[in-house]
Formats: sequence, structure tokens, C-alpha cells
Amino acid sequence: MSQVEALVERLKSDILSGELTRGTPLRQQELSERYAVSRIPVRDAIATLRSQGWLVAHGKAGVMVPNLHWQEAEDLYQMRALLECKLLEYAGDSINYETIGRARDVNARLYSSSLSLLEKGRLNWEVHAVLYQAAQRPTLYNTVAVLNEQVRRYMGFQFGPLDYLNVSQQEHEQLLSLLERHDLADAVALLRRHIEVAGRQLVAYLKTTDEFSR
Amino acid sequence: MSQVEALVERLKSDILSGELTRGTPLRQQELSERYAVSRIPVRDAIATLRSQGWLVAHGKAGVMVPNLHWQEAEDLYQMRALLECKLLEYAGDSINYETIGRARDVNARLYSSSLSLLEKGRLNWEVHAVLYQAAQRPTLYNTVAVLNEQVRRYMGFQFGPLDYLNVSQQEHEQLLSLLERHDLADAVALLRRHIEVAGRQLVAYLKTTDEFSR
DNA sequence: TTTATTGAAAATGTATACAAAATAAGTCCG
DNA sequence: CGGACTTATTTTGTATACATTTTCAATAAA
Repeated sequence: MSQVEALVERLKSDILSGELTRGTPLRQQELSERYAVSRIPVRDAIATLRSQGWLVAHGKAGVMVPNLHWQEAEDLYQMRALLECKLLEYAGDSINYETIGRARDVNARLYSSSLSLLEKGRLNWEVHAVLYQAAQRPTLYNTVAVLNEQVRRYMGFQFGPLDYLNVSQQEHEQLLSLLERHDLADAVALLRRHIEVAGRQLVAYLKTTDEFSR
Repeated sequence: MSQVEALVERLKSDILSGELTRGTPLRQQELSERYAVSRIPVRDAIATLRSQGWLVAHGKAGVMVPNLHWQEAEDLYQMRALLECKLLEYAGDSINYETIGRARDVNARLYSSSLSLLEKGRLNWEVHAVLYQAAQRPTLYNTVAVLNEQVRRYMGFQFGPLDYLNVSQQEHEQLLSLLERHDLADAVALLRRHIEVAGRQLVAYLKTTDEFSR
């Protein structure tokens, strides 16, 4: 794994954990010292994170961790709902029992409570990803994957105060059952609700914590 | 304008014009000599273009201009249709006569035939962008903007062999008229057709030229 | 007190140099 | 003659050094 990839993951982790404070500018040299690499990989990592919304410009020099906004969360979930439903439709017939089985295995691992929030978030996405990959639509899949990666910035909130995980997991099981019965229409409808409800919950929660709704 | 931004634009232009041949690997040093900069800005530009689909990995070392695939075009237009309609709905009431006027001005400039394909492509997007910005949904807008930027890779085809521009321009005018009459539902429906038809035309054309359908 | 201005300090952008990795050619063995 | 291994060469990744831009505080003017 290249230093840049490692740095990107490390920075995301540190952003989620609040290690890097929001709003204050991050300097390249500061980061290069903190993570013991030169400024070149730091710059590369920053560029990646900027393009994914994990960092935003701070004036003309420097970069900072952006605050969370309910508007952004709302948009991300709206887009997820639209695009993931389309993707599941495409996947449709291509989803065989093996695929469903694989998704179920991933979903089962969500039960073990010894996982960190980050790991649970990833498994959550994995369930969806297994199904979406069956669609064989790399371009659409890629955009959806990017959106889910961006949503991860809000996951600390979604999986923390809101007790979302159990509900999510049960809905996954329902979804897989519907797919098993080749009931695509209902599966898509469920998925839409699954995403829209999650979005609404998150947005409602973010609105209450005005700390972040500037 | 930084060297990287300039390079990114230059590379996109050279990719569209066929200056950089598809399929063969591009080397950083080769590019740095060609454009008379060091490898650092070249690397930055490559990273940007890779994240936007203008370049793809060539094995483990190097990068290349990807071929055009009808599947990718289809996905891009599907996503555009879904997201841009949502965005226009949001824009809805926020679109006042001034906004419509501005869009009309941009659309009018499409008539002057002295423009290059690239410039026409940009104006085409500008008409949409003026309307979308009224929605005040930066996250959604940004994704839509990225998609349109990716679509640009196919524009040489869409605006070349297909005589798309006149049709597009007339539909823009219809769209603006509907918005002027506050007929949002019809406007959204028209927009959906506008995008879906363009997508289907492009896909159909790409399918005939098996040169690019790998 | 507030607002411009200016200049030193700090930060980013870019070039060059070196290290690590990947490719490709050559060599040896079957 | 074909295929795996080895080594030379190419290519990318990273560090350091320098150039340019931006920031910010001190100073001066309104």
C-alpha cells in the first residue's frame, strides 16, 4: 500500500474520530511532521480528500475539515436513493442465490458487537455493494460508491446517537428475502424506503444539534 | 491560474481532439517534456483526470486515455436524468425571471456558429447550470456538474455526427418557456426527455461505431 | 477607532535529485 | 522451441531545495 493511500485512510479515520479539529486550517508541513512523511504524499492525500469532500479549502492557502451540514446529508441521501434504486433494478435478474448468500454472510457479521463504528459502517456498505456489483454497471456503481464514501463522514452520528444499526440490519434481511423470491419491484421499493428513512433520521438529528447546522 | 489547472484543461482538450492517442500508455516524463513543466504538476493533473475518468491506469505503471464505451455513456445519462430532474424540482420556485433571462442569454449565444465544439459544449451546460444554481443545493449541484464534465468526453461525437445542437437549443427554449409559466411539472418532464433522448441517441451512435465498443 | 498599506513570515507550488517499484529483455534450463 | 528466472532499464514514488504566493501583523492615514 502506497504512503498516499495509507495517509488518506489515516486522515479519514482521524477526521471521523475528531482528532483533527473542524474549522481550523491544516498545514501541509504540520501534517507531514505529524505522519512522518514528506509534503509530497501529504499533498496527494489532501487532493484526494478535497475531491471527496473530506476537506475543503481554507481561504487560498490551506485546507480544513468542513463542518457537517444537514443540507449536505440530505442531498447525499437523495442521490443515494435515486441511484441505488436504479442500480438494484439493473442488478435484478443477475442476482443469484450465491450473491444473496454472500450478502447475507456480510450482514450476519454486523451482529458481532465487537466491531468499531468505522468497521460497522463499512460492513453496512458491503451488503449493498455485493448486490450492486452484480449489475455490472461500473460507472453507475462507482458514483454510488463515492456517495457512500462521502456519507461515511456522517456515520459517527448515524450509528451513535441514533440506534440505526439493528433496524438497518433487519431491513437488509428483508431485502435479501424479497430478492430471493425474485420480487424485484418490492425490493427496490424497500431499498428506497431504507435509504430515505435513514436520510430523514440523520437530517432530523443534524438539525437538532445546531452546533453543526451553522 | 496554476500550472496544474492549466495542464488539466490542456490535457482534456488534447484528449478530446485526439492529440493523445487512446490505449497507449502516457509517461509522466514524456508529458512533462511535452508541456514544459516538471513531473510534479504532471502528477497532480494526472491524479485529477484519473478521478474524473479522463484517464485510467495502464497496468501498474502509467496511465492511458480510455476508449469510449456506450455502457459508460448510458450510465452517465441515466444519472444525469435522475439527478438533474431532482435538482430542477428543487430549483422550482427559486427560478425567477432574471434567472430565466440569464439562461436565455446563454442559450442565444449557442446560435453563433463560429464557436468550437468545446465552447458549444460548455455553453450547453451553462444553460442548465444557471437554472440548477438557483436550487441552492451545492452538494447535489456539484455531483451533477461532475457528471456533465465526464459527459464532455463524449461530446465530440454527440455534437459532430449527430446534429444535436439545434434540437438541444430549441428544447432549452421550450424549457425556459415552461418555467416562465411556472409549469414546473412539465418542465421537469421535458428535461427528463431532453436528457434521456440525448443519451439514447449517443448510445445508439456509439453502438454503431464498434471501433469504440471494445 | 477604523481602515489601508506594506513588509516580514509562513505556506503552498514547482523543480531537481534520489529511492523504490515495475517493465522488459536476456539468459538459462527444460 | 517454450517457459521460468534474473538482471538491466525504465518508470513511478518520495524527499529535499528553491520560487512564488498568501497570510497576518505592524504601521500609517483618515
